[in-house]
Amino acid sequence: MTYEFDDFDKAILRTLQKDASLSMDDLSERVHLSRNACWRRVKQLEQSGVVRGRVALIDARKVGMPLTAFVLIRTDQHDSAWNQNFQKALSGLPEVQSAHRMTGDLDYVLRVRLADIADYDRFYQRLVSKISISDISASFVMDDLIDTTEVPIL
Amino acid sequence: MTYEFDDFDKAILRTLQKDASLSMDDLSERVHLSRNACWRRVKQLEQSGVVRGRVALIDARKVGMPLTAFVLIRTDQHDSAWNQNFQKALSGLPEVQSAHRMTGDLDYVLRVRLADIADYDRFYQRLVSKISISDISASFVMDDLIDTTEVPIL
DNA sequence: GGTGAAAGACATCCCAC
DNA sequence: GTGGGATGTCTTTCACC
Repeated sequence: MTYEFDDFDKAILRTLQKDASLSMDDLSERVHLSRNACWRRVKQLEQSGVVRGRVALIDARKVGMPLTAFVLIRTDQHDSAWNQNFQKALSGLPEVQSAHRMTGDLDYVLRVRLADIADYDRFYQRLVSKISISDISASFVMDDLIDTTEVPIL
Repeated sequence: MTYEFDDFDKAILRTLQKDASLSMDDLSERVHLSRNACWRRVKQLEQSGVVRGRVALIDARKVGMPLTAFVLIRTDQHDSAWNQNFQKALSGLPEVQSAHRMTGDLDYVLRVRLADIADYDRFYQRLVSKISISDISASFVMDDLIDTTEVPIL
Protein backbone atom coordinates (compact mmCIF):
# COMPACT_ATOMS: atom_id res chain seq x y z
CA MET A 1 0.00 0.00 0.00
CA THR A 2 1.25 3.39 -0.95
CA TYR A 3 0.21 6.56 0.78
CA GLU A 4 -0.15 10.05 -0.49
CA PHE A 5 2.43 12.40 0.95
CA ASP A 6 2.49 16.13 0.63
CA ASP A 7 5.65 18.20 0.47
CA PHE A 8 5.85 18.48 4.26
CA ASP A 9 5.79 14.72 4.75
CA LYS A 10 8.40 14.27 2.04
CA ALA A 11 10.63 16.90 3.59
CA ILE A 12 10.33 15.20 6.98
CA LEU A 13 11.19 11.80 5.52
CA ARG A 14 14.10 13.14 3.51
CA THR A 15 15.50 14.90 6.56
CA LEU A 16 15.03 12.06 9.04
CA GLN A 17 16.60 9.44 6.81
CA LYS A 18 19.70 11.62 6.65
CA ASP A 19 19.79 12.48 10.35
CA ALA A 20 17.42 11.11 12.94
CA SER A 21 19.22 12.74 15.85
CA LEU A 22 17.59 16.11 15.17
CA SER A 23 15.31 17.49 17.86
CA MET A 24 11.71 18.31 17.00
CA ASP A 25 12.59 22.00 17.09
CA ASP A 26 15.38 21.62 14.58
CA LEU A 27 13.38 19.32 12.37
CA SER A 28 10.32 21.55 12.33
CA GLU A 29 12.48 24.52 11.43
CA ARG A 30 14.10 22.70 8.53
CA VAL A 31 10.82 21.58 7.04
CA HIS A 32 9.15 24.94 7.66
CA LEU A 33 6.43 23.69 9.96
CA SER A 34 5.47 24.56 13.51
CA ARG A 35 6.80 22.24 16.16
CA ASN A 36 3.36 20.81 16.86
CA ALA A 37 2.35 20.20 13.28
CA CYS A 38 5.70 18.59 12.64
CA TRP A 39 5.39 16.41 15.71
CA ARG A 40 1.93 15.21 14.63
CA ARG A 41 3.24 14.21 11.21
CA VAL A 42 6.29 12.44 12.55
CA LYS A 43 4.17 10.40 14.94
CA GLN A 44 1.79 9.50 12.16
CA LEU A 45 4.62 8.46 9.85
CA GLU A 46 6.00 6.28 12.63
CA GLN A 47 2.66 4.77 13.52
CA SER A 48 1.78 3.93 9.94
CA GLY A 49 5.14 2.19 9.52
CA VAL A 50 6.44 4.51 6.82
CA VAL A 51 9.28 5.12 9.25
CA ARG A 52 10.34 1.56 10.04
CA GLY A 53 12.60 2.62 12.87
CA ARG A 54 15.64 4.57 13.89
CA VAL A 55 19.06 2.99 14.01
CA ALA A 56 22.65 3.97 14.66
CA LEU A 57 24.99 3.45 11.73
CA ILE A 58 28.32 2.00 12.75
CA ASP A 59 31.62 2.47 10.97
CA ALA A 60 32.43 -1.10 9.97
CA ARG A 61 36.13 -0.34 9.63
CA LYS A 62 36.39 0.96 13.15
CA VAL A 63 34.88 -2.22 14.54
CA GLY A 64 37.24 -4.42 12.56
CA MET A 65 34.96 -5.39 9.67
CA PRO A 66 36.46 -3.48 6.74
CA LEU A 67 35.69 -5.99 4.00
CA THR A 68 32.41 -6.31 2.13
CA ALA A 69 31.74 -9.28 -0.11
CA PHE A 70 28.95 -9.93 -2.55
CA VAL A 71 28.28 -13.64 -2.69
CA LEU A 72 26.45 -15.00 -5.73
CA ILE A 73 24.66 -18.27 -5.18
CA ARG A 74 22.95 -20.73 -7.50
CA THR A 75 20.91 -23.69 -6.38
CA ASP A 76 19.63 -26.66 -8.31
CA GLN A 77 16.79 -27.21 -5.85
CA HIS A 78 14.10 -24.70 -6.71
CA ASP A 79 11.61 -25.64 -4.03
CA SER A 80 10.32 -23.89 -0.93
CA ALA A 81 12.00 -26.40 1.39
CA TRP A 82 15.43 -25.38 0.11
CA ASN A 83 14.51 -21.72 0.46
CA GLN A 84 13.43 -22.26 4.05
CA ASN A 85 16.58 -24.18 4.89
CA PHE A 86 18.62 -21.46 3.28
CA GLN A 87 16.88 -18.79 5.30
CA LYS A 88 17.47 -20.79 8.47
CA ALA A 89 21.15 -21.25 7.61
CA LEU A 90 21.53 -17.51 7.04
CA SER A 91 19.88 -16.55 10.31
CA GLY A 92 22.81 -18.13 12.13
CA LEU A 93 25.34 -16.06 10.20
CA PRO A 94 25.45 -12.50 11.57
CA GLU A 95 27.92 -11.44 8.88
CA VAL A 96 25.10 -11.44 6.34
CA GLN A 97 23.75 -7.92 6.00
CA SER A 98 21.39 -8.70 3.19
CA ALA A 99 20.20 -11.72 1.27
CA HIS A 100 17.97 -11.45 -1.78
CA ARG A 101 16.29 -13.91 -4.09
CA MET A 102 16.81 -12.61 -7.61
CA THR A 103 15.48 -12.75 -11.12
CA GLY A 104 17.78 -14.03 -13.84
CA ASP A 105 20.32 -16.78 -13.75
CA LEU A 106 21.88 -15.96 -10.40
CA ASP A 107 19.46 -17.20 -7.76
CA TYR A 108 20.58 -15.40 -4.62
CA VAL A 109 22.83 -12.46 -3.77
CA LEU A 110 24.28 -11.93 -0.30
CA ARG A 111 26.05 -8.91 1.07
CA VAL A 112 28.46 -10.01 3.77
CA ARG A 113 30.57 -8.02 6.25
CA LEU A 114 33.96 -9.52 7.05
CA ALA A 115 37.24 -8.84 8.79
CA ASP A 116 39.42 -10.05 5.91
CA ILE A 117 39.69 -12.65 3.16
CA ALA A 118 40.52 -15.41 5.63
CA ASP A 119 37.28 -14.51 7.38
CA TYR A 120 35.46 -15.06 4.09
CA ASP A 121 36.78 -18.58 3.91
CA ARG A 122 35.53 -19.30 7.43
CA PHE A 123 32.16 -17.84 6.46
CA TYR A 124 32.08 -19.96 3.29
CA GLN A 125 32.88 -23.13 5.22
CA ARG A 126 30.14 -22.48 7.74
CA LEU A 127 27.60 -21.74 5.02
CA VAL A 128 28.28 -24.80 2.86
CA SER A 129 28.29 -27.02 5.95
CA LYS A 130 24.71 -25.95 6.62
CA ILE A 131 23.16 -26.27 3.19
CA SER A 132 23.97 -27.69 -0.22
CA ILE A 133 24.74 -25.03 -2.80
CA SER A 134 25.33 -25.94 -6.42
CA ASP A 135 27.35 -22.84 -7.32
CA ILE A 136 28.81 -20.07 -5.19
CA SER A 137 31.21 -17.26 -5.98
CA ALA A 138 32.30 -14.10 -4.21
CA SER A 139 33.39 -10.69 -5.35
CA PHE A 140 34.93 -8.18 -2.95
CA VAL A 141 34.35 -4.47 -2.60
CA MET A 142 37.46 -2.41 -3.31
CA ASP A 143 35.90 0.99 -2.95
CA ASP A 144 32.53 2.51 -2.03
CA LEU A 145 31.43 5.32 -4.32
CA ILE A 146 28.05 5.54 -2.61
CA ASP A 147 26.66 3.71 0.39
CA THR A 148 23.49 5.04 1.93
CA THR A 149 20.32 3.77 3.56
CA GLU A 150 18.30 6.57 1.98
CA VAL A 151 15.32 5.72 -0.18
CA PRO A 152 14.70 8.20 -3.00
CA ILE A 153 11.66 10.32 -2.16
CA LEU A 154 10.53 12.16 -5.24
CA MET B 1 42.21 2.22 12.70
CA THR B 2 40.51 -0.27 14.91
CA TYR B 3 39.74 0.35 18.54
CA GLU B 4 39.53 -1.99 21.45
CA PHE B 5 36.05 -2.38 22.78
CA ASP B 6 35.02 -4.10 25.95
CA ASP B 7 31.77 -5.98 26.38
CA PHE B 8 29.92 -2.84 27.48
CA ASP B 9 30.88 -0.95 24.32
CA LYS B 10 29.90 -3.91 22.20
CA ALA B 11 26.55 -4.23 23.93
CA ILE B 12 25.90 -0.52 23.39
CA LEU B 13 26.77 -0.75 19.69
CA ARG B 14 24.74 -3.89 19.16
CA THR B 15 21.73 -2.31 20.86
CA LEU B 16 21.92 1.07 19.15
CA GLN B 17 22.29 -0.34 15.66
CA LYS B 18 19.05 -2.23 16.24
CA ASP B 19 17.16 0.65 17.84
CA ALA B 20 18.52 4.14 18.26
CA SER B 21 15.27 5.52 19.64
CA LEU B 22 15.95 4.12 23.12
CA SER B 23 16.37 6.62 25.92
CA MET B 24 19.59 6.66 27.91
CA ASP B 25 17.74 5.10 30.83
CA ASP B 26 16.48 2.20 28.76
CA LEU B 27 19.81 1.73 27.01
CA SER B 28 21.79 1.75 30.24
CA GLU B 29 19.44 -0.80 31.73
CA ARG B 30 19.80 -3.14 28.76
CA VAL B 31 23.57 -3.05 28.76
CA HIS B 32 23.75 -3.31 32.56
CA LEU B 33 25.51 -0.03 33.15
CA SER B 34 24.61 3.01 35.20
CA ARG B 35 23.07 5.87 33.30
CA ASN B 36 26.20 7.96 33.73
CA ALA B 37 28.69 5.37 32.60
CA CYS B 38 26.50 4.49 29.64
CA TRP B 39 26.14 8.12 28.66
CA ARG B 40 29.90 8.67 28.71
CA ARG B 41 30.51 5.65 26.49
CA VAL B 42 27.83 6.60 24.00
CA LYS B 43 29.25 10.11 23.69
CA GLN B 44 32.73 8.72 23.22
CA LEU B 45 31.57 6.26 20.57
CA GLU B 46 29.87 9.11 18.73
CA GLN B 47 32.80 11.46 19.02
CA SER B 48 35.31 8.90 17.80
CA GLY B 49 33.13 8.21 14.78
CA VAL B 50 32.47 4.58 15.60
CA VAL B 51 28.82 5.61 15.54
CA ARG B 52 28.64 7.35 12.16
CA GLY B 53 25.19 8.75 12.80
CA ARG B 54 21.58 7.99 13.49
CA VAL B 55 19.07 7.68 10.69
CA ALA B 56 15.44 6.83 10.21
CA LEU B 57 14.80 3.77 8.05
CA ILE B 58 11.95 4.22 5.63
CA ASP B 59 9.73 1.51 4.21
CA ALA B 60 10.54 1.76 0.53
CA ARG B 61 7.27 0.08 -0.46
CA LYS B 62 5.19 2.58 1.41
CA VAL B 63 6.83 5.46 -0.40
CA GLY B 64 6.30 3.87 -3.81
CA MET B 65 9.75 2.39 -4.38
CA PRO B 66 9.13 -1.34 -4.03
CA LEU B 67 11.67 -2.57 -6.56
CA THR B 68 15.36 -3.12 -5.90
CA ALA B 69 17.75 -3.76 -8.75
CA PHE B 70 21.37 -4.82 -8.73
CA VAL B 71 23.11 -3.34 -11.74
CA LEU B 72 26.34 -4.95 -12.90
CA ILE B 73 28.62 -2.70 -14.89
CA ARG B 74 31.79 -3.27 -16.88
CA THR B 75 33.94 -0.58 -18.35
CA ASP B 76 36.73 -0.77 -20.89
CA GLN B 77 38.30 2.43 -19.61
CA HIS B 78 40.21 1.53 -16.47
CA ASP B 79 41.53 4.96 -15.63
CA SER B 80 40.81 7.37 -12.82
CA ALA B 81 39.15 9.88 -15.16
CA TRP B 82 36.44 7.37 -16.00
CA ASN B 83 36.00 6.54 -12.31
CA GLN B 84 35.57 10.22 -11.48
CA ASN B 85 33.09 10.77 -14.28
CA PHE B 86 31.21 7.72 -13.15
CA GLN B 87 31.06 8.98 -9.58
CA LYS B 88 29.83 12.35 -10.83
CA ALA B 89 27.16 10.69 -12.97
CA LEU B 90 25.97 8.65 -10.00
CA SER B 91 25.74 11.63 -7.69
CA GLY B 92 22.92 12.98 -9.85
CA LEU B 93 20.95 9.74 -9.56
CA PRO B 94 19.23 9.56 -6.16
CA GLU B 95 17.91 6.07 -6.91
CA VAL B 96 21.40 4.68 -6.33
CA GLN B 97 21.65 3.44 -2.76
CA SER B 98 25.09 1.96 -3.12
CA ALA B 99 27.82 1.79 -5.73
CA HIS B 100 30.93 -0.32 -5.28
CA ARG B 101 34.06 -0.90 -7.29
CA MET B 102 34.69 -4.62 -7.22
CA THR B 103 37.35 -7.25 -7.60
CA GLY B 104 36.88 -9.83 -10.33
CA ASP B 105 35.50 -9.46 -13.79
CA LEU B 106 32.51 -7.30 -12.95
CA ASP B 107 33.85 -3.81 -12.38
CA TYR B 108 31.03 -2.07 -10.51
CA VAL B 109 27.88 -3.10 -8.68
CA LEU B 110 25.03 -0.70 -7.99
CA ARG B 111 22.03 -1.19 -5.76
CA VAL B 112 19.17 0.90 -7.10
CA ARG B 113 15.72 1.68 -5.66
CA LEU B 114 12.92 1.95 -8.20
CA ALA B 115 9.18 2.25 -8.55
CA ASP B 116 8.87 -0.48 -11.22
CA ILE B 117 10.55 -1.98 -14.27
CA ALA B 118 9.63 1.00 -16.44
CA ASP B 119 11.40 3.14 -13.89
CA TYR B 120 14.51 1.02 -14.40
CA ASP B 121 14.49 1.80 -18.08
CA ARG B 122 14.33 5.52 -17.33
CA PHE B 123 17.19 5.12 -14.88
CA TYR B 124 19.20 3.17 -17.44
CA GLN B 125 18.65 5.83 -20.11
CA ARG B 126 19.76 8.61 -17.80
CA LEU B 127 22.86 6.68 -16.72
CA VAL B 128 24.09 5.76 -20.21
CA SER B 129 23.45 9.30 -21.43
CA LYS B 130 25.93 10.54 -18.83
CA ILE B 131 28.78 8.12 -19.28
CA SER B 132 29.94 5.42 -21.67
CA ILE B 133 29.57 1.91 -20.27
CA SER B 134 30.83 -1.07 -22.18
CA ASP B 135 28.57 -3.62 -20.51
CA ILE B 136 25.60 -3.25 -18.20
CA SER B 137 23.04 -5.71 -16.92
CA ALA B 138 20.42 -5.69 -14.20
CA SER B 139 18.96 -8.30 -11.92
CA PHE B 140 15.90 -7.61 -9.80
CA VAL B 141 15.13 -8.53 -6.22
CA MET B 142 12.16 -10.86 -5.89
CA ASP B 143 12.33 -11.38 -2.16
CA ASP B 144 14.38 -10.15 0.79
CA LEU B 145 15.46 -12.90 3.17
CA ILE B 146 17.58 -10.49 5.19
CA ASP B 147 18.06 -6.75 4.89
CA THR B 148 19.74 -4.97 7.74
CA THR B 149 22.16 -2.13 8.36
CA GLU B 150 23.72 -3.97 11.28
CA VAL B 151 27.43 -4.65 11.27
CA PRO B 152 28.42 -7.88 13.02
CA ILE B 153 30.05 -7.05 16.35
CA LEU B 154 31.77 -10.11 17.68
C1' DG C 1 -2.68 24.61 9.36
C1' DG C 2 -1.22 27.78 13.69
C1' DT C 3 -0.26 29.43 19.01
C1' DG C 4 0.94 29.06 23.86
C1' DA C 5 1.15 26.77 28.16
C1' DA C 6 2.16 23.15 31.32
C1' DA C 7 3.73 18.51 33.15
C1' DG C 8 6.79 15.34 32.91
C1' DA C 9 10.55 12.93 30.78
C1' DC C 10 15.05 13.17 29.37
C1' DA C 11 19.88 14.58 28.58
C1' DT C 12 23.67 16.70 30.47
C1' DC C 13 27.11 17.49 33.64
C1' DC C 14 28.35 18.29 38.26
C1' DC C 15 30.11 16.10 42.52
C1' DA C 16 31.47 12.57 46.05
C1' DC C 17 32.52 7.80 46.64
C1' DG D 1 33.33 2.04 37.70
C1' DT D 2 28.76 3.73 40.91
C1' DG D 3 25.17 6.85 42.74
C1' DG D 4 22.76 11.40 43.77
C1' DG D 5 21.27 15.57 42.32
C1' DA D 6 20.91 20.21 39.93
C1' DT D 7 19.99 22.21 35.55
C1' DG D 8 18.10 23.08 31.40
C1' DT D 9 16.19 21.19 27.23
C1' DC D 10 13.00 18.44 24.76
C1' DT D 11 8.84 15.76 24.30
C1' DT D 12 4.20 15.27 24.68
C1' DT D 13 -0.39 16.62 25.38
C1' DC D 14 -3.60 20.14 26.27
C1' DA D 15 -7.07 23.77 24.84
C1' DC D 16 -7.86 27.11 21.58
C1' DC D 17 -7.60 30.23 17.07
